[in-house]
Amino acid sequence: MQQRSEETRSHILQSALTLFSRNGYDATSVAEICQAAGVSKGAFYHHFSSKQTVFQSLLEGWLSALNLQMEALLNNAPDVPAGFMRMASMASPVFRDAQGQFPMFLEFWTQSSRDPALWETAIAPYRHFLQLFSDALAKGVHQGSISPVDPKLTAQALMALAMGVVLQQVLDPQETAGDGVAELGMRLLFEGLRPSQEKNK
Amino acid sequence: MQQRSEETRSHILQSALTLFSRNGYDATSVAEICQAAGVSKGAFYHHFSSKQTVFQSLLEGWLSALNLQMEALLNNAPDVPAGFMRMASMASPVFRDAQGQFPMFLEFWTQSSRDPALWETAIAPYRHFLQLFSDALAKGVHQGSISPVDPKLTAQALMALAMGVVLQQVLDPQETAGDGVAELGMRLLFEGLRPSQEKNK
DNA sequence: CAAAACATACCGACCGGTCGGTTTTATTTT
DNA sequence: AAAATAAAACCGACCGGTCGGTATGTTTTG
Repeated sequence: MQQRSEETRSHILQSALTLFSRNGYDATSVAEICQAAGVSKGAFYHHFSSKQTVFQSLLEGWLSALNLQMEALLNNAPDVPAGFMRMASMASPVFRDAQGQFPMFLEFWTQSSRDPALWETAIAPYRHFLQLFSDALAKGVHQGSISPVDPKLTAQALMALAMGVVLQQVLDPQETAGDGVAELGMRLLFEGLRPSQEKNK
Repeated sequence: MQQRSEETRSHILQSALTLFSRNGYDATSVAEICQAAGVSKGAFYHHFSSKQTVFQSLLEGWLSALNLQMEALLNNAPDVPAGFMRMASMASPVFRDAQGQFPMFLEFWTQSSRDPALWETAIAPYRHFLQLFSDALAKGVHQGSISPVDPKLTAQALMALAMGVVLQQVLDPQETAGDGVAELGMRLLFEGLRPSQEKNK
């Protein structure tokens, strides 16, 4: 039965997530993780080759889950702008969900910008999202629900808004009306992207 | 003559900035900073009470400089939207300037979200910026150059866009056309904020 | 019984910060 | 102007403690 093994592994992951989120990557020791998981150091290094590997696993899980949600959201919407607006209104539950773990992923990004190995795992999903956005925008332009803009550049602007909202939520949660900002920003952006019907300048 | 003292202090600050930017806060030891600055540990702790204090000084300098620029930019523009657009077009030189030190400030934000002392120094300027934006927007609404929106919320959206652009620049500099994104985002946002003249729905 | 899973003790490196002492600079006294 | 003194600046060895990772042994599982 390898069930026990999997449980151990997931306990480690779970504890690491909690501690990384609360105290940060560097400030969290392997020993702490083990203690919180009720597991010995031997078990830890049996399942993961290093502390960084745990970090990486956590990130991959998070990103792939997020990716699934996004893709579904964009594909099931009646039109492209509506799809993005739904994404924005998802911000609120996502924030509630992810609560304190954003600082951790911020930290991850920071580290990624310096460690090539980490960068690979971080940049791929990022570019994937960008592509996703870009494709959706291109589709919107094609369908006429969006004015003819450069999809790639516009996707970057959208992405910037999204990441900025996350950053705000991390930095100043109490002052920031997380969902409101996301929705307003999206609405404004798509107002600007609305195809001009009466006056086209 | 306290000139020598000031030189030492500035050497420490300079070296710390370089090393923090390149390797991160935690990965940079006080000994390294001292070596790079050509200064002993004693001198270091004569000028700064802790490693964190150095970090804090660096941040304060950066933020106050940024603040001055922003305020000037907003106040000297012909109208409010133009002011923000100028801010956006400043993105490019700012990025060139700040080169590799964004990761460091990202890290700073991350740490701030956990350490109350750091948080204080980080949150005050942030909220100040927010207020700056909010005031400018309110002025724009009053002058009629901006449609009647909630200035505070809109300021947050603007800020989110700005921070997001920075984040992108940190994460994926080569793929990101930094200035282009900032300008496009701003333009779209203000397109959405344009007072509707012919059709007010 | 073999292999996987797990436990424990331990190592070497490192790090932030301290401390006692020395040198440089500024001020006062002679 | 020179000597004396005080104070600021600086040095670098060192300490207590931590941490990631390993080596080796024990238990569990198939």
